[in-house]
Amino acid sequence: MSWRKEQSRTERGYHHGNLKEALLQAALGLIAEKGAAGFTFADAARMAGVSPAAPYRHFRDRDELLSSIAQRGFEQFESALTQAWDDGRPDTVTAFERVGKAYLAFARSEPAFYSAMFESALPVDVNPALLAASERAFAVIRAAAERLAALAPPGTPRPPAMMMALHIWSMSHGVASLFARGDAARRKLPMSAEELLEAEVLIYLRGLGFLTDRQTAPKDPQKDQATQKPASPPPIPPSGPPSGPWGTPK
Amino acid sequence: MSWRKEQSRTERGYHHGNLKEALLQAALGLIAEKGAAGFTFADAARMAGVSPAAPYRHFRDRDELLSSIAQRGFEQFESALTQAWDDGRPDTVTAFERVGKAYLAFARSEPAFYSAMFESALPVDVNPALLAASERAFAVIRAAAERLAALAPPGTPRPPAMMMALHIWSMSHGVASLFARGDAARRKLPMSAEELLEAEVLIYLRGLGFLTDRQTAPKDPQKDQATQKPASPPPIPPSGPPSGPWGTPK
DNA sequence: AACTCATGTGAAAGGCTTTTACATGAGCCG
DNA sequence: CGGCTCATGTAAAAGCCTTTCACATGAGTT
Repeated sequence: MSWRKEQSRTERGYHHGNLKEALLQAALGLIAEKGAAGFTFADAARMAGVSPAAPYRHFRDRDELLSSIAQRGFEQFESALTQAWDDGRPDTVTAFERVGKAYLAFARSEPAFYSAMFESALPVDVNPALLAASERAFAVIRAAAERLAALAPPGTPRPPAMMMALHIWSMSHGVASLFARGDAARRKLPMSAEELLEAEVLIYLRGLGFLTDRQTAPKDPQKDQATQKPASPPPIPPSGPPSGPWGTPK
Repeated sequence: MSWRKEQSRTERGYHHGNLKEALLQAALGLIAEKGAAGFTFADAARMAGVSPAAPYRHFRDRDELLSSIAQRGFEQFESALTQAWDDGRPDTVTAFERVGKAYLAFARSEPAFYSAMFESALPVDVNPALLAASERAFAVIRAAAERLAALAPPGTPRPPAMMMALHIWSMSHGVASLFARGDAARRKLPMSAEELLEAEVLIYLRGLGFLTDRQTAPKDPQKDQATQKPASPPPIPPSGPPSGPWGTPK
């Protein structure tokens, strides 16, 4: 795993050999521990076993290191979202919800990346590569929304995919920021952040006219786009006893 | 407005007279300028015209000052939300949406407070007063959700008010964080953050079965709870030519 | 084997935070 | 009024961080 962590100078020689990568890894660990704000350039250097000035050979300054991490984070984020979307399988709605969950999962499993990406107050516009990486990640949500929008019930005004994508993004980000991170998570909730987000997305999709009541019919055999019943039957209320997005009352 | 800003030592005497308040104001300005992370204890002292050690007579450390600001922010936030809610006038849904907008408006008009409240990574649990203040602010949303939930169409499972409140909070926070703050706002959007949030909330409410199509009938005369048509007519699609939450196509 | 240039080091300047001993003067008490 | 006392400021110092600059090393090339 850890490549040559914490070697003393003597057993390493004058040149580190892979300092840039070592610094990135060290910083990642430090950010996970103390947050993007608490992370220190000097600390990262110490952890890599080099002098405090060494990092300047690889990063213009502290912000550039942070920026690199954020960029790498967006790349992994994009990858995670792409995998979750899985090109809309087994059906568009299911896959779409999975993307929302992936957002949350990323925030939880990669707190350091998430922190660098969204909580480090990095000026987006100064780093084109960073901006591009973040846009590629968003494009995944955007593409998914596009597919979903195309399935809007006929007769309904078709919602703009961009808008849907922004909505899903904001919901996911809001839940992640408020309820799934660090001590913010200490706010006692009646439900998990995951459940909260899932319900939110389901209600939202229902508001757009998408049929989202398939929860009652688990594992439908037909794994096709056709899983979306094409059109009209009354989407809301879900009718019958409670089985809405907020689950059955216990 | 500014109480005794920037007085030199000679014209002020040895004692400042109102240093605590002066420091809070100075910090507020600095945070607005450079963000919660960039704000410096020493800077605030300088701005108030005192030595770098003086602030320690009023705040245990930098974090306590930040914490005080966050607390004060939550108080003003609560006040803003309460005012927006206006006890549900003229009707519950309208007032509810207004709360969402107030959230956004606060994020925009009080960036320093917002920053201290949500972006400063303050450990919530160590400061009971801060926690309480934030909970009082959330209680406003919660109460509004309570009233709204009570209006759920009969025959539908009534959504838990707490869940609705958390959903609205997360949407507002998500939009505010991503699109209405600092350089995050530089992402070019097809619509304003306000429009985005309004549409999001409307779609969400529709997903819960609330009738939110009164946009087409501006300024209904009856300013009563009864403004909510009580029950059944098909909530979605809005029927007729487009006038959904995403506006009429231009 | 000699050279060169990327990569590290040491030292130093300049800030910030926080602590400690000391200074000031506002308010109170007789 | 004269003194006392204590909250409120100051100065100085220690420790840490960032960033720069001149100099050292040694890996790779010729």
